[in-house]
Amino acid sequence: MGRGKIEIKRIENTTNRQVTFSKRRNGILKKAREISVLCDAEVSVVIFSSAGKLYDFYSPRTTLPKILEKYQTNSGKILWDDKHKSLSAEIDRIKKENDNMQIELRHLKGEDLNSLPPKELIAIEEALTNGQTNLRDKQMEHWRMLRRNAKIIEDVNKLLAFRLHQPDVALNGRMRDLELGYHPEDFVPHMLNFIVQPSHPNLQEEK
Amino acid sequence: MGRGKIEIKRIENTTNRQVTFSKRRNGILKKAREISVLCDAEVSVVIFSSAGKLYDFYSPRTTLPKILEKYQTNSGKILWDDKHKSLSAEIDRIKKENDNMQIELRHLKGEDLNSLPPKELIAIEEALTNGQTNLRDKQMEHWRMLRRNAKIIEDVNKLLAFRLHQPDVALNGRMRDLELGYHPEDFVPHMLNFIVQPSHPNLQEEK
DNA sequence: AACTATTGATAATA
DNA sequence: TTATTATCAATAGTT
Repeated sequence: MGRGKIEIKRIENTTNRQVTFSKRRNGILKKAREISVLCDAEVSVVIFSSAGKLYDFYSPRTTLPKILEKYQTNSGKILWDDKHKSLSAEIDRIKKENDNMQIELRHLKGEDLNSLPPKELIAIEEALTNGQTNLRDKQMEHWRMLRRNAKIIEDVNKLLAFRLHQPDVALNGRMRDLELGYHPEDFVPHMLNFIVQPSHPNLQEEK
Repeated sequence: MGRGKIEIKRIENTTNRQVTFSKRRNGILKKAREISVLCDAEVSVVIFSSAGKLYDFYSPRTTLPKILEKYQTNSGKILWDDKHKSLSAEIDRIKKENDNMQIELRHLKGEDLNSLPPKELIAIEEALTNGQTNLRDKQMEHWRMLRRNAKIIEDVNKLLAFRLHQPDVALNGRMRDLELGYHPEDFVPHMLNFIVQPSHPNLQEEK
């Protein structure tokens, strides 16, 4: 259908090829639209030019995912499955990990112990004892810190009282001793901040 | 292009519609093949008849998943994403759950306690104490069971010794007292099974 | 991007 | 469905 028939093989002349592509692409898309209207068919056409540019047509109420879905059920072929599969595999893996932790947690809380052999019970007991040991160490540390901060606050207050009469650089040095990273407000809410921030707003950065 | 032009709208006559579908479908698939060869284009055509039958064409080395992939990168649109998205969401959810359990576990084991406020420490301590209480209950139960079984075995042995002289139905009744669901072999490996199984192979079902 | 001679597709028909 | 064929539509080569 043109001035002379052509062989169906790659058009070597680049310009010709591009022109022909443009013409025929429009033709196909038009025909796709026509058959979808005339014959009530569901149609999807996707064309990439050799340069990689995309042209497509979908009949109304059709999307590529829908076509895919339908294609899959119709053809029985499995598509886009690699990613899907790997995701599913990851879910399985994580779920398993999850279950194991769930069990371990319950055991440590003293639940679901009935089915365990005595050997396991002993292991759990050891874990609990270890946990308590570590915890108590940490709590002791907290207490030491608390007492230290209380002491420092006391000193600061004394110095502040004293300061009413004579300014003193010793105050600054003492202030820096406070371990601010330790969140003393848990024990002495806001009181300390109230004292230090107005005169030393950048002290926080030295933690 | 036929004996009279037609309007592009649904063909109401079913037979005509089917015939036209058949002809035009072939036409489109042929043209799809032609443009892919002539112009070195990547083409995918999927057509479902109104009856739901599938017809398709893919240019060589093209598959629907590949077209999809390419379509996605080219159009920026996100496809096949409903399933993918829900899977990803589930992964995120499970991972979060996982992380939380991980943290709880570490805390119960006395690790990573530094950043916790004292209130949390107390909660953990309570959990550990609870766990130990439950565990000790369970272990006590084990011990009671063990001693009971030991006692029963002793009785059985006495009866067996006695049986050499006179058969006795009391043996059966005593045997049923054994709590086999408890896996006594952890304490008295195989010995008990060796005694009971030959003469009462279905005793297991009474647990 | 237009034009147009030709080929190709297909609607009506059998 | 398949085949035929009169027509219309698409397009190859040209401007």
